[in-house]
Amino acid sequence: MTIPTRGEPGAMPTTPVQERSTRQRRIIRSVFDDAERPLSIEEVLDAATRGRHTVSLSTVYRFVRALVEDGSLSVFELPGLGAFYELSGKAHHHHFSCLHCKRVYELNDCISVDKLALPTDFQAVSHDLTVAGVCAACNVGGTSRAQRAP
Amino acid sequence: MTIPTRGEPGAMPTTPVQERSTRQRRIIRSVFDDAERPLSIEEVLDAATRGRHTVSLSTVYRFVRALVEDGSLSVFELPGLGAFYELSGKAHHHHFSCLHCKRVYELNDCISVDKLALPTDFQAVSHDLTVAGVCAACNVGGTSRAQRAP
DNA sequence: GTTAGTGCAAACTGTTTGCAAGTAT
DNA sequence: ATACTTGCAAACAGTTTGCACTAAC
Repeated sequence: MTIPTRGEPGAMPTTPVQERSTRQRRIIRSVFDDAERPLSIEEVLDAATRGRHTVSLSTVYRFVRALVEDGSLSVFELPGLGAFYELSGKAHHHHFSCLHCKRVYELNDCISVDKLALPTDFQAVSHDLTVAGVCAACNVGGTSRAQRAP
Repeated sequence: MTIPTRGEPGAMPTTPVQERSTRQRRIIRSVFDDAERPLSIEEVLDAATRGRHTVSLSTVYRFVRALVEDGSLSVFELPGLGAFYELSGKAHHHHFSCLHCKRVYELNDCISVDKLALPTDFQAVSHDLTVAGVCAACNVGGTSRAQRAP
């Protein structure tokens, strides 16, 4: 007899792994569903624990990692700012990082990097572009006008 | 009386800071002079301690940081690979990161990012582009031919 | 009732720092 | 002789993990 398992076909009959729906997981998922920009772990934790909810830091780390591993989320890292997470499945895009509030935004345009001259024998697999600057919120009314705190 | 100091003009008379030439510093400087690509702290340490020399990790961190602060070196960070350092003063360029050996190379071309559509009210200050792939050394003779270890 | 998920604290990794001993000037 | 540098070990920040307890199913 063959019991279907997720993972490799023909694997030994095992109890199928079941993913449970807990309060914490529902919250974390909804944080990403509601987010309109990539989030750092800190931002996820902040959003998740807004209200009277309580979610531990390790749970955020663990579940976000699980979501990355199952493909629901994509990660990228920014210099000095650590990792950011966003829902997968979007068109290829790049990011804008605000030097003032440290928030990160999506850029819809993908520059064509194919044009970049690569040394012979170098094989490009992917490219990553980040523009840094001042975001709309922080840019209001001049150069030194502080908006929402980071 | 006014004793010239480095730093802000008109500063209080202080003993001018003198930078000493030690064996360790000479070695670290020469590592960068000889390097033909950006180096991580580990790579600097490895190169510096090749031969019978001895340089401690903290000295590498400390002196490399000093060189960055005085402008001799530039830093940039790559996702998952940490910080890389290279001599300053080169034309604007980007980097290529080998997925196999983890080494980083300079790319001479600078893509024009001016063309990238930025949302109104976003001010671009700088941009950073990294291409990832397989470098010439690791690309020799096919896809899975291992070259020098990372 | 089982077993996956959570929270806490301890472990880890990469980097920085305090301080006593070493060394360039 | 002076005070900048070094090396070691302890301190740190960010992330991961072991384990007993809690809660889905």
